[in-house]
Amino acid sequence: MTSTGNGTEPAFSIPDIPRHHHMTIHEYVYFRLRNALMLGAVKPGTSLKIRALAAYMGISPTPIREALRRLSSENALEVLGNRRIIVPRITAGKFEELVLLRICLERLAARRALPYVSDILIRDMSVLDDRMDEAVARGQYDLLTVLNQSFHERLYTANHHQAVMPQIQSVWLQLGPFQRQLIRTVMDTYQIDRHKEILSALSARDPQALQTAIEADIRDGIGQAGKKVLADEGVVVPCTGKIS
Amino acid sequence: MTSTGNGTEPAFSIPDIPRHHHMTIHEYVYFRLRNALMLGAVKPGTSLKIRALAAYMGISPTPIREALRRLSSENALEVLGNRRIIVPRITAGKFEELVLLRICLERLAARRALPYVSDILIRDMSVLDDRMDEAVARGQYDLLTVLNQSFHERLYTANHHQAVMPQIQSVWLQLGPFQRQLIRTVMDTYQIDRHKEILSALSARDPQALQTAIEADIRDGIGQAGKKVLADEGVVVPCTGKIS
DNA sequence: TCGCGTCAAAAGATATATCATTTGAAAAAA
DNA sequence: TTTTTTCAAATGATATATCTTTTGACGCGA
Repeated sequence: MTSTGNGTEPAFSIPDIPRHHHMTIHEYVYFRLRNALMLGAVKPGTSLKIRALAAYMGISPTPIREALRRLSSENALEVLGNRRIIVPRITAGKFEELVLLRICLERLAARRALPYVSDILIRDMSVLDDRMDEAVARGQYDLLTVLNQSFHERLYTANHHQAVMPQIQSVWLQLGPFQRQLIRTVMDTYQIDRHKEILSALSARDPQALQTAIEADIRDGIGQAGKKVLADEGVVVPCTGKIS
Repeated sequence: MTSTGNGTEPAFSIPDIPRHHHMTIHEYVYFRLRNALMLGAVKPGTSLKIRALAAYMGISPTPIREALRRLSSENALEVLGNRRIIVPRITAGKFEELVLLRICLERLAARRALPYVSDILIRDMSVLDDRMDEAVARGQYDLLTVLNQSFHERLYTANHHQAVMPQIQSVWLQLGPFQRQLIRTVMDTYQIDRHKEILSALSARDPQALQTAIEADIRDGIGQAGKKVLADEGVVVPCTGKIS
């Protein structure tokens, strides 16, 4: 029996991830929760209890707390006034801000990466793009999300001096809870074509075209569909409202 | 005697801050360390030992660890491969990236805040600006830094939907270790005039002028002087180099 | 019925104990 | 002398125990 006897099983499931041997438990928990949030596997508003998670994962509360703190610092989780930690609910206004933030940051990252772009890098990105096509064909939504992020990250990290990537990751994380809902809307429409545009701009080493393509990719992707989903779900909670 | 008998007194001093009663110990430690980093009170490369800090502050290691983790997540501290935590050293390349990041983020924040700007807000900012003049006159460097950040933050947070502020704070933190060195160079030259330009643009509700003024403020401030200081100190460590 | 105070359970925060890894110096070997 | 090995101390990581705050149900009185 794995039950600890208190009968408080969590009302959620958090996809497991492979644990590399050099990882500390805290890191494992961090990446596991991060992955779940990024893929939108945990519903906004869900309360994350330290003891419950510890029991759920079969470890002590300490590493759980550290992982939660870390994610809170990245604004991937929200700490309420009563010290409870929840998966953030989002407002339409905040969503728009996050999309603009993505555009702002990723345009910069792309622009600064361009001088470091090599043909090999472009080829790698093409491969990722092809794998995305496969993922679409097979309906592997989560894989598609991961590949899409890899595609972008590969570009931005070409610049080894860059300090933007962590910030971008933070924004991705904050948009994560909507990923799963959005990806279905987006899938068979834009995304892919925009990636072709990005690759063209890279080949041409054209900064302006690159930034335009990045922005279009973001707008057409999560931007457009985001508004739709948010409207559908009536997520227009006032910012200052107390989150029960 | 406050000595714990092991004789390992930390090789640094961390300015104390007032502790509000509703603060948890972990929060207190977090804000205290954050403040120290922001003001450049801890030298880059300094190793932060959990037990040493705990003894230094007279508390248990647990809240220290959490605060360190949190700061690491915000890239305000660096976790080495051997699990040691240090105040990051910076490279000239990374410094430049951070300045560009500041410009990118703060231009966006200012632009998005403008529609929410009221006359009262402008007056508040003017007051802060005046207090900066006083701080300059009295040579209160740290206060000047704090006031300068308040000045900017007051503007950016006028937009209650904004999601940028945490990101900006993170960049400020990463630039923090240089604050103390830079502020002296900057003090009696640009900064103040640029603030007047910002206030003018706000009064005129002119988005373009505002963004230009913000960018100029950043460039003239930490940007210019930054290059100088970094060059003086010969901080041109290769990015991939092992630290310590 | 509707607050309102009481109190025990739940959940977070902190301290302490213990385990695991890393470091660095001393001893052994080349 | 130089390199390698060994091992204890230092330090980080995790588990456990204990303290504090918050929650929510229950009973009481208006």
